[in-house]
Amino acid sequence: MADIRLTVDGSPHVVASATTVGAVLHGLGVEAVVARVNGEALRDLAWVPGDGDVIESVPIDTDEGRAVLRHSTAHVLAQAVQQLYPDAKLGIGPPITNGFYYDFDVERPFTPEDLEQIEGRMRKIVKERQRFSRRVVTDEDARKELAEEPYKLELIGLKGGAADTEGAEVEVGGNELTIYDNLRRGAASEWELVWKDLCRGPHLPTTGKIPAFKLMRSAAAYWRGSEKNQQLQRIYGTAWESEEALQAHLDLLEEAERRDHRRIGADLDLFSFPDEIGSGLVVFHPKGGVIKRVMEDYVRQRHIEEGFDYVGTPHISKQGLFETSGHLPYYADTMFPPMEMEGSNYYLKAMNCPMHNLIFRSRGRSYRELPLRLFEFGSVYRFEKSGVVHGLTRVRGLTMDDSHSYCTAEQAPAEIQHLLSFILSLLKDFGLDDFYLELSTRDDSSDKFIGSDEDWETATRVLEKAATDTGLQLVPDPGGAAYYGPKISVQAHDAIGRTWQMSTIQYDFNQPAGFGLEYQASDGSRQQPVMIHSAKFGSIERFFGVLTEHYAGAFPPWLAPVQVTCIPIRSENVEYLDKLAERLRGEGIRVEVDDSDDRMQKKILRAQQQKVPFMFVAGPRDVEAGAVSVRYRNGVERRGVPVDDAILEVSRNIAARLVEPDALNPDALVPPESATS
RNA sequence: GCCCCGUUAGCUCAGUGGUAGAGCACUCGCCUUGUAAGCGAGCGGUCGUCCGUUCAAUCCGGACACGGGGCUCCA
Repeated sequence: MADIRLTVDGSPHVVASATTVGAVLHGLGVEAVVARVNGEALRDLAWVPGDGDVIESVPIDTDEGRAVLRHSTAHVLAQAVQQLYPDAKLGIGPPITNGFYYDFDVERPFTPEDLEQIEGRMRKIVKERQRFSRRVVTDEDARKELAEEPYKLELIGLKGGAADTEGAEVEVGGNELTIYDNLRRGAASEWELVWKDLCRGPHLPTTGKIPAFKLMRSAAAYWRGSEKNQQLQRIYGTAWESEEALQAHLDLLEEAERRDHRRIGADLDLFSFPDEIGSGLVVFHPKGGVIKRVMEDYVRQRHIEEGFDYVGTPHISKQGLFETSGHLPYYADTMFPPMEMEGSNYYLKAMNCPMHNLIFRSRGRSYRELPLRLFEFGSVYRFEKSGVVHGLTRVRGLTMDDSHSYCTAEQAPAEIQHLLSFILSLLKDFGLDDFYLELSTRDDSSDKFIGSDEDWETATRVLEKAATDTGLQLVPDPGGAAYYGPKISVQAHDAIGRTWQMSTIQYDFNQPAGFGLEYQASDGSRQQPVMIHSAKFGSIERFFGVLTEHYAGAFPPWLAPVQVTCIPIRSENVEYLDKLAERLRGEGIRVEVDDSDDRMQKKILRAQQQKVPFMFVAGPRDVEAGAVSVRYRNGVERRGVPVDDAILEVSRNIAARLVEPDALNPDALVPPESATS
């Protein structure tokens, strides 16, 4: 048998022809689940390379390796479901971030008990070490073999044109149609066919190569992602390269749950959603109110420093305004229905820009005023569908830190750069420093977008350039633009790696035209400005929720509702702490004295649970010495700290906007102006 | 909007076709405490709302409200 030459992970090798890539890698002691061939498609290990092929091993603990593992596990899931529910029809079963799913058309939804049973059956299939065996079929044969699978038949018809269906490419995405057979070693040691699925592959060599998996939940999902289609029952699962990796993932989910802003909001008495008010409508309690006010005060201050004028507008408006702005035809469905009053229809506003446009238009404008920057906390109301409302991150009443910059087209690039760097510095001040940008553009095939191609092109280029200049990662988001123009959004990673859309910058040439906005140029002519929408937090509510989860409720001292809790050891020490608290208040520090009858240990517990950054504990010895014992919420404590030093330390922490109270290096802190004496 | 699940004291949750319980919180009393829960007593619920079935409904059925997990959507 002739030999062939291969390049394996960068090194040349000679092997016998007809050797599988799995055998080649095994011979070299390389662990892999699939192989990339000639820099292109991933292949099963059973694939046989030809002379001159370049092979890269794909280990299981890589993104691609896990995707193969998860897709293979999805097949095991589907086989288990069809064994237990022979009438179940198959939808699709792709890998997703951190896991996989498979959709089924079944008589009744799966219960948690069903999932346990299915998972048990899956473990049996894994134990059987079934082979995944690839087989190329013609369309005609595939139709014959899958005659009982209506959804698969539909996919065969879509082959090549299924790109619009997320997940479907793993079934029929290749150039040729393939079926993967699951083969089990029978009693007489021969391989017998136990299950098969239309699939592009690749797969693990056998089900026995699945190290760790777990079914997570079931839910309904529309076939091919359209709410016009039938709903299928989807089972979500996750699979990992080891039990340890699976456990780490489950731990992360538990941590996310522990950080859930809805739970923390209740535990720390920050906000609630009273049924009596309605779904998606938040009330902030006093402690949440402190955080919200500090956030707003800071952002307002920064806007003023950056040249914005603070304005105010009402919550409702006559219908005509939203016709002029162009919003109504597109977004009537997501606005609260109109109120009829004295012959006019009034709408709760769902956006602030039309009102700012009226401020711009309220008198003649000169080019000398541009860029004219208007800013406010504008409360808007959006009738989000009942199923999408979620805590603070998706609400029906929200307040945007909304700004609009009116400028000449020539000024726009500089203005956008200015806004972008402003946004990034602001986010960093709030402790978010891990983000990337997204550029949302128009979808040419949709009629949702208005304006000329040239204007869109210009606007998109300007945004793209500003985004690229930051050096941050830029991810395209085709079709995600607003109807009036493209946008950049800032996606921030929180403390456990989830991403959230926060700030946005949108370039708008349509509304200035709709409102007939104009300014007088230096040559005396009337010109139309462009407007740039931007929101730094996005919405105060969502930003509040994200911050809460980012810090798991342990807000930095400058944001913490209570910055210092004073804890007396004996009741006669209360007076001493009351006086100390007065001094702290005089320094603008938010302080409470816990004068309840509880033991001091219990008071410490309570302050810890409330994530208060500083505790000042004082007993007879401290009173004697004019000192306190300073305890930080990380458990570190220093005893016998002179009162003046303790106060100074707290005010320095606040002024420096430190994330965690820094006990040990107070000298390293930037002293605030008030503390220089 | 669609599918599934849930709703019992302020919170977390038991429980039953014959109108209910625990822990924490809260109130009061005792204790005077040195770095993550001292002891005791008490208060507190038309069992989400409405309509049905039943001699009798917190429990069974339906509708609605609110919440949760997804889908779809997100100016």
